[in-house]
Amino acid sequence: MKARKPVQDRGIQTRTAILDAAKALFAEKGYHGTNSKEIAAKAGVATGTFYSYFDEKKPVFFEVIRGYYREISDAVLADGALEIYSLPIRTKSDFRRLVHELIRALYKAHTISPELHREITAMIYGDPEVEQLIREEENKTITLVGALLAKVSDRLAVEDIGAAVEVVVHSAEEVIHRLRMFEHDIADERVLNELEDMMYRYLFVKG
Amino acid sequence: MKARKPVQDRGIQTRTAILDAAKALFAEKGYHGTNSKEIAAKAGVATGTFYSYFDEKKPVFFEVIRGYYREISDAVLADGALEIYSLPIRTKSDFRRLVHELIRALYKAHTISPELHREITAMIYGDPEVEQLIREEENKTITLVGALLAKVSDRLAVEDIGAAVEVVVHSAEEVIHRLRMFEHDIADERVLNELEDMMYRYLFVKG
Amino acid sequence: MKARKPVQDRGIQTRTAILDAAKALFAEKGYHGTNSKEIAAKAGVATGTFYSYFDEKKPVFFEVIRGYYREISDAVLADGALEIYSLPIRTKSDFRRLVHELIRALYKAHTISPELHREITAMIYGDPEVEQLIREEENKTITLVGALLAKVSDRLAVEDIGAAVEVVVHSAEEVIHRLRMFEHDIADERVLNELEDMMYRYLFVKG
Amino acid sequence: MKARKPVQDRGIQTRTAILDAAKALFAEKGYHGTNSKEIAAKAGVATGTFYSYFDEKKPVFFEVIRGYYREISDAVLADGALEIYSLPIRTKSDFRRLVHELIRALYKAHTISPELHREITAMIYGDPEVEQLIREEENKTITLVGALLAKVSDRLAVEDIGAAVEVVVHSAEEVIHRLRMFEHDIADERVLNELEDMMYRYLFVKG
DNA sequence: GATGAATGAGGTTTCATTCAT
DNA sequence: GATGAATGAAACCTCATTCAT
Repeated sequence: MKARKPVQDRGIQTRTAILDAAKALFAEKGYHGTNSKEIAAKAGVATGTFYSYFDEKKPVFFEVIRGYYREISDAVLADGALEIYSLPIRTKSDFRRLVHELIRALYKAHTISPELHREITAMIYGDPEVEQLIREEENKTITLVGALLAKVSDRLAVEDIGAAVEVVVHSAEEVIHRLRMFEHDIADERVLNELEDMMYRYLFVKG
Repeated sequence: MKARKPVQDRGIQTRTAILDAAKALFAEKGYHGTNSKEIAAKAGVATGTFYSYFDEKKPVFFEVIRGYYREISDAVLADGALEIYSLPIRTKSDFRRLVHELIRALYKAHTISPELHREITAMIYGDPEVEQLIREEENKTITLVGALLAKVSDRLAVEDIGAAVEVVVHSAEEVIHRLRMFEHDIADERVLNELEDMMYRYLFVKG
Repeated sequence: MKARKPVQDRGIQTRTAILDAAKALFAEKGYHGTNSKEIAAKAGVATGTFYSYFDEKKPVFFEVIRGYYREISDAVLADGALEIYSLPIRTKSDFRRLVHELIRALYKAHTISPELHREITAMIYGDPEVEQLIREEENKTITLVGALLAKVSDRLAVEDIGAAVEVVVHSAEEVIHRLRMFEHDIADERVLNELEDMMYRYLFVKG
Repeated sequence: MKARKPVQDRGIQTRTAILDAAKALFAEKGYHGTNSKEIAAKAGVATGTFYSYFDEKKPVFFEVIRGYYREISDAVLADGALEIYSLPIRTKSDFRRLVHELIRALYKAHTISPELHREITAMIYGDPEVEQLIREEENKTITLVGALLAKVSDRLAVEDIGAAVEVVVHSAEEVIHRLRMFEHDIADERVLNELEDMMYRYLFVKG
């Protein structure tokens, strides 16, 4: 049976309920640790209902992934980054602020669900479709940051902007994710400061 | 029945065969995608034999993890890093070389099995024991790099060495891992160069 | 996944079918000789269905035990014992009749399934929960017989009624169970007569 | 490979060690709960050695059963019963003493291993060979007690001695076994006294 | 003869998915 | 459309027994 596309309000609510339940369970117990019956139960619907909204478990995960990246992206942009992006950047301290704000925004955005984040990145392999999907989402970030750097390219200390974006984005993502995800002795603030220093010097200080 | 500790030669060989098979399969198909029967088959033994050497699938994974980190560590050290570590570092170009060599050594070490690496890091969650184990292994790296930086602390541009080590290690690991792991348009060399620049400027160029 | 509590009619029927099948198989081949797949097959359901109604094999056995004792108890009571219990007992031959009727009722009740009976008593050990459950059911009998004897305590030849009940109940149970259970040369009637004599003299004839 | 019949001392010791280990484990964990590897381990030999002394697990159990009945029988006879059996029995109190001594001897004998006893009786079904073996051993008791009663037949209150023996032996066995086997509130002594009363009145007091 | 490693059939259990109501 | 019961393939694991050394 093909998955239903709900048009009525009730149907849309059910679909959302399933996605929310799935999101929570994936975050808590992982994709493999969660089964469709549980998702249905948590969503307050029958197993069969689950399958009338989704063909399989996987597409549910896809949607959750998409939703997650949308949330992160919205959060970063909403959090002043967009504003910065549109303001003129001239002075040295403007650059510093740019880096600072972006890192803080990303850090803030990662409150959303570090558990889900790890589950998503963990699943990047194992299924080519999942990889494809995640790469696409990541590329949006890469493109965004690339555009941002392009805007200030005359002041950049780096030459290979394409490669630089990769380095910068994945480094920042990883360091911040780990702060959110794990217990650690060093205060987050200290690590964020160092990360900021690293980014700033790399991008704007000629060595 | 408790896992067997082989005493005869044959037993030791079998145990190794099982671990090798498991390692290959985990790398290829992931932990969840691999089952004990397959491992046994690939190792050329019966299912029961698998279970007389290991209580469950998990401890096999543990051993594989340990072995992997040992390999990586051996490779990095063997690959000149150790040598650098023991040589005097004075001039600007010495620092540059230090960073360069370490990054290249790490890159080289990641040939070993990027697939296994991702599977290991993916499994860092879901099982507290796995997390514990991996954290321990990671800490060895952190400590090593920390010691290295301490040696040149008077020339370091960073102040908070503890936080800096975290930032540096995880950034480098992540960027390199991605190079090994994914298809991408940008040549590895370009990314490695940028990574090197970033590290160098951060650590040794006051901004 | 937790055992299902059926709500629909169909589910209740399935549950009953599983219990019936299990009961028959436990009686025929013993608890250890019966496996879940067989139970499911005999009940006409898939293996998975079995496990959606019961978490394990053991709880099925529990239910079968409970059902068995209920049947026995119902049979004994229905079979005139209850009536006797409520009638006045005065003369010597009343006492004789009391003993006679109870023993015959018990004998009759043991038609139900001597095989299951032995399997149940055999399983009294090995699992504390099973023991607990069986002891509880046995105590109901002890209590019932104790009450019966208490009613005629002034005519009883025994003094320690508490101990007497234990002796009487377990002796009768065992002798009758063996009649039902095993091939033997001596006719059941002869053994029952002797059992009756033993009980009667013990309880009502001062020696 | 056919089971070995050891002739040398060492072989006999090994065989005994295996049987002792098996006996202890069967008593502790039941026949089904014990596996050959464990038996071998507890006996301090290799698995293979176990199988060079016994073809299968079952014959080990057979031997254990035989040994157990021999022990019980020896204990009862050694414990004065034999003496009574050979002494003249005339007076009322002689009969009383006869019953008393036999019951106490049986009670004493059941110290040996109530756990093994239950495991043996539990296994009476499930395997025809086991049943056969146990019945034979039980019949020895029946015959012995039958002979005893025959000796005093002129003073017996029962007429059907054959049936009486069955009733008496199984009742006593069961009641005593339960005393040994289970926790209970009533003191053993009280139950034994009642059992004695029951037996005495039944056998020697005309009602 | 003893050792302990190896076997593999068979049991238990799980869960994504389908289907009858 | 919704429900929850049913499916069965496939995973996990055990252990009586055989076999190579």
